[in-house]
Amino acid sequence: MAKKQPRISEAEWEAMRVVWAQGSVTAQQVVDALADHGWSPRTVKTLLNRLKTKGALGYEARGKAYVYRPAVRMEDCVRQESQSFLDRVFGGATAPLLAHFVQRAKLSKSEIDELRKILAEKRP
Amino acid sequence: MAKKQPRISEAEWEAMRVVWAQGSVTAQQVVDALADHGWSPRTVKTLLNRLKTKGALGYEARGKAYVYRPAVRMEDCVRQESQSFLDRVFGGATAPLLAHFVQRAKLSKSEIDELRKILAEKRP
DNA sequence: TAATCTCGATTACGCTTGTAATCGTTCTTG
DNA sequence: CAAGAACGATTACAAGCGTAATCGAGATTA
Repeated sequence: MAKKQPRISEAEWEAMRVVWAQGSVTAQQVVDALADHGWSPRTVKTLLNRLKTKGALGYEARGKAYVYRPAVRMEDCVRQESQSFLDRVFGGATAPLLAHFVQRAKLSKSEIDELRKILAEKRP
Repeated sequence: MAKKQPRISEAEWEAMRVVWAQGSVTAQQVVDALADHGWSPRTVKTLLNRLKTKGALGYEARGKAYVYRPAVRMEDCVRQESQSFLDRVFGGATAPLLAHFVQRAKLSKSEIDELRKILAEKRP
């Protein structure tokens, strides 16, 4: 069973996405990956520390530094956040949500085709 | 140009959705509409008050009570929240977001048809 | 008229978040 | 060895949030 996901804040998501993408990283690597965010390295360390405390990140010492790795699955967090967003902003109605994003998105031909295929196989 | 939207919190969204749905409401009506949320009427009043202070709600006195009405457009708020969600959870990539929701959603036949139609007209 | 009820306004309070700075310790380097 | 660099841990601190309770003023009712 899916254990309860810790609550990941907006800024923390940025850090988590780096860790999920890389699998296992030092704080420095996360700092580098987020260099364009204008955050102080201190700030990034704080985020990592909080995520560790929340149980969203595991870690092991390597020398004086830590190597962090995800302790929660991205898929689970995405699902949880998506559900929350769906309920909050669209009152739980998926169809309007989809219409909203499809209309606003800039999609490539292959993405459109891919979605058509998914929809074609979709059963009520 | 769209003026800057106030930031609407999770709990506040519930109240806003009531006001958007009804157009113009008393606090009591909002309390009633949210009766199933297990919130104290005090709590709902606080939310309305904060929304008023934030400029998300307008109001006029009717007798001793207020009649509230939206001061921001739902569409604008939805767009803003959607963008934020898209960036945060899907790194800005709409296609995976759509795939996620299409796969998880329970959609009626007519909803599926509607989406097919939107997609059919979608140009890259 | 006095007590009560009801509104919105104000205040409360602990937790989370964004955004760091400081501390203590260890590693490096002069 | 002494001074500085680099880590994570701890502390800071104001805003925002969830969740109400209290206050003061007017309306109602006994």
